[in-house]
Amino acid sequence: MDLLSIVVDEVALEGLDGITIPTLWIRLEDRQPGFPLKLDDCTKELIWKSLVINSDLLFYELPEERDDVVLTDRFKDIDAETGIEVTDSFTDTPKDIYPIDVVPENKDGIQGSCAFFKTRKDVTKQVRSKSPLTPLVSLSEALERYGRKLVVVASQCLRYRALIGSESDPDVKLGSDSYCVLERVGRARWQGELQRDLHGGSFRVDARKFHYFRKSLVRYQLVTMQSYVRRMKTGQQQHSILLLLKRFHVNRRTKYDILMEVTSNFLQQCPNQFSTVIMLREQLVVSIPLSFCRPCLSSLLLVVESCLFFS
DNA sequence: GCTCCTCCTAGTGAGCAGCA
DNA sequence: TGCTGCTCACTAGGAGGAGC
Repeated sequence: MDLLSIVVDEVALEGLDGITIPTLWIRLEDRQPGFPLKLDDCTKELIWKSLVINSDLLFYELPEERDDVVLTDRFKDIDAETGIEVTDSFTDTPKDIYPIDVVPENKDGIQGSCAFFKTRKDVTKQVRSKSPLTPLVSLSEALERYGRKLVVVASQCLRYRALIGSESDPDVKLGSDSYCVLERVGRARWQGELQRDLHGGSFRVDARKFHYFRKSLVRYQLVTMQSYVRRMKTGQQQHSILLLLKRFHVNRRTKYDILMEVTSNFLQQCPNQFSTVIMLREQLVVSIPLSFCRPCLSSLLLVVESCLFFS
């Protein structure tokens, strides 16, 4: 992906809400793999010019300034031995600068979530001349005039393509709610979104209803799912599903993978790979960290017992 | 300290209603 | 009649308390 395509990709991934210029710099600095240029004033001006002359991008002025995006790394607090997130940092959830407000179906085929869809003002004509496409304001002038009210929004086609990837069928039709889920997952990039956070937080819908929203995304293989366990401040474990765009999918070991690995390693060391359930239970209790709960071990033993029985 | 039971949360398959 | 949108009943897993 070339330099300017990377910038457009970041704009498109931010969804129908669009991206403010300061947030764009944050996204580019955090991009994986890294943005190839140092983001100095010269580079920023170059990027601004490329955005302005791109006819697939539009510029809007929001009725109020939007805070910068705050990036978090949900995987930094994952216990490597258990695969469980062991932080309490998520109890102080940062303010959601992209509240869910699903845009209803419309004749223009615009899909996504945008709280200011009807109230934001199209200022593209103030930013660039129509023919030829040239900037009417420099980056510093734009920031001075609009500040954090200015957002860049990619066309529906660009946004959809950024979400579904190059190999998926662009003719796939998603419902408004399902599209917003996909948009939200895409905005999370490599971090992904927890299903529990989406239905309980952003979307405020019943888990059963959210399952229906997700159904079409799974059917068309637009998202991947991984088991995810988080230990809350209270010590309670919260099980959920981590949703990622296919392009951002990374294989991570779940706690069940780790349990099975320990079991497998133990059986490999036994004569004829055979062990009694009692011995296996004793071994697991010794090998597995305390942060695993007993019922979890019991579940695993049930699986192993079944395997031994049927073999 | 262990087991059993109950309650709660999260997720899913089946089936129903409405509509083209 | 088949598809879509939605709800309901159910399962799974974990926490916590009671009883031994």
